[in-house]
Amino acid sequence: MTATMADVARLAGVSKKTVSNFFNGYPYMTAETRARIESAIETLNYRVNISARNLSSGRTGTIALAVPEVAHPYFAELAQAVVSVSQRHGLNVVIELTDGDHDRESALLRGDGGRYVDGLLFHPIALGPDDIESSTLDIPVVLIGDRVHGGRFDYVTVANVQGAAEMTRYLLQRGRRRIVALGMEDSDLPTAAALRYQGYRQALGEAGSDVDKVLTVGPIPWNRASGAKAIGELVNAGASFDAVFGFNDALALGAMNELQRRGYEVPGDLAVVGFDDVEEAALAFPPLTTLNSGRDWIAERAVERLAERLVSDELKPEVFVAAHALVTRSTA
Amino acid sequence: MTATMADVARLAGVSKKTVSNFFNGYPYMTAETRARIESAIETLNYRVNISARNLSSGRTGTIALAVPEVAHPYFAELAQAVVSVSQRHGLNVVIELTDGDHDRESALLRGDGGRYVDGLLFHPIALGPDDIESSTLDIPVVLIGDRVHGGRFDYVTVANVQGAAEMTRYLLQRGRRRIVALGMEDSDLPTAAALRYQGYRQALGEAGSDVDKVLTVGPIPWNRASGAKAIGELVNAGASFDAVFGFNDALALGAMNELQRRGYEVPGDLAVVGFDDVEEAALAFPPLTTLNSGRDWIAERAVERLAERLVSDELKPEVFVAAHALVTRSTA
DNA sequence: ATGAAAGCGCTAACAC
DNA sequence: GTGTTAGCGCTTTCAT
Repeated sequence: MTATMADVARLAGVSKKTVSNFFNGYPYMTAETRARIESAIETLNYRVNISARNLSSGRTGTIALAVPEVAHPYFAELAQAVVSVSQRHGLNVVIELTDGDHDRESALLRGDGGRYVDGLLFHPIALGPDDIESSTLDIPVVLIGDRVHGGRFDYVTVANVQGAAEMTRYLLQRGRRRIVALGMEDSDLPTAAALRYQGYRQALGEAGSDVDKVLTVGPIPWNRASGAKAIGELVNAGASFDAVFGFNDALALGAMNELQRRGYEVPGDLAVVGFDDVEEAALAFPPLTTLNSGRDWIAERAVERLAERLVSDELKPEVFVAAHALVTRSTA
Repeated sequence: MTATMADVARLAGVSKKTVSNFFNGYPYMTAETRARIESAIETLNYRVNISARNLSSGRTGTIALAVPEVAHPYFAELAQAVVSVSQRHGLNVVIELTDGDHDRESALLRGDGGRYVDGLLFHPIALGPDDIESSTLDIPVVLIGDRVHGGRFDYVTVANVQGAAEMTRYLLQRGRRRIVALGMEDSDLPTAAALRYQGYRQALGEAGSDVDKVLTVGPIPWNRASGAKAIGELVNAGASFDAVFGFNDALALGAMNELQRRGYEVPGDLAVVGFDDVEEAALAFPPLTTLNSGRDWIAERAVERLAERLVSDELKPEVFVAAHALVTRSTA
């Protein structure tokens, strides 16, 4: 019942190939032919069947973006950038939600859903390097994320250690001495939490300060609610501190919110800083000092790298590290 | 070079059909056969070619979600809910960004990209009822949004007029008399802006108050920056008011931020309320009083309705209006 | 600048 | 429970 290319060809009095040429922008065609085809398409209300094209051409024109969630501001802004760049490259993007779940992340690298995209942009958070190396997926994959990895896959990543060190140094320069590391993780795995914590320790070390374990707390997940909760508990426990370094903006914003609620002045009584520079950081009250971790560049680089891999399989794996920049606003 | 189902069948010593059965969860199969197939899949590292399945079955198992942008908290949370519900229904979601652009929204309803999804979930903001009625798309479409429309398509929508009236009444009850309508649009088109403004006027009318045009401003786009800017200009112009009703949370939050920056106390000097109840409303300082407009229900209802339409084409167009609820927090 | 024929890898209908 | 046969609607190659 739905019209096919053959129907269009018949009505226009040309061959299927010519209609196909029309849709694929093949330039050599008489205006006459073109007009007949256009009119046939119009009267039949014809649309190219992309499934047929995909089977025939061996490509889908679609990539998957796999993230833990998309409601989180960081991932929402990442997804926006990814989809937007992809559209410019003529690629569709399907969103896969992993929920940060180990099994769902593994399933992606096993290609459990079947072969339905040309490539995968993947921001894992539950998988370790070994899980990742053991992938059996046979389409191009570009990893995005906080971790520096550098195995069989391309990796587009944040300068976690340097960024966190820079932010910590900034606080130290401003005279802050007792800095809460909110979101830390003491692990050898290259997670964002561990790497940012490493940068924090490094900067303290340079300054000749010791890490006070009382001030290092690791709320999970990294959202406002857990930031608020963790800092509240720290205050309740009687900890003394003069700055809070949230390992992402949500943690920092949640903490700031809770501290204000308890009557502290920011930055008068306490400095609060974040990491990532999501949009809401600029619009908080007061506007949050944070670190731009290069999210848009990451999205663009990752899509472009994947697009290159779609075309060539000669590429050696590379690690791309985004530039970062301190964004000083009002909270420190 | 990539293995096909025929290769698997050959290696397992069964027919293609049996392998197909395996992948489609057909239950009647000896454990023996199943094991042979599994082992063949393993050794060949075989993945189902979804393009071939799609062509053959006439379905893609994918729907498109078309929104102006996905970085905006409202749409990010909507997308999260849509993708999550869709996954439960075994559907993939590709995100289409329209940027609120009239041409790009029209293109979607013309099916310009070809037939690549089974259905479309569409949140238009630039199209009028006429544009929408003139769609030539021949796949199921479910419209989402602020506007109550009710034409050839299903519509899942927010109770704009009632919600805005309820919020305005609430402010009046709390003794606020000069309420800024931030985001209003004086139009006959059923836009969110016009409908919420209509609710605002209605509540004022019930209370015997007149609308003071000075207090109705319509910043665009509906984000924090324009909310901040608009309220700043109002203050600069010397307007006197005791409450701000932001027609979405971003406007309200931006306005609150700007007012705090200028030294006003919220809610002491001024009440501020929003609309939508995005996550950040709860986490602002102070937490924003707003109206839950039923976003998650909308996502769920829309996906389910689309899923129903994928199966049956006997359905008459319906309008589904989400329940709303006042969420009283600290700002009014 | 356009046509003819083959085939992409699967599912569907029906047979056994 | 499993096999056989036909396509699904395009793109591709090669010809003209």
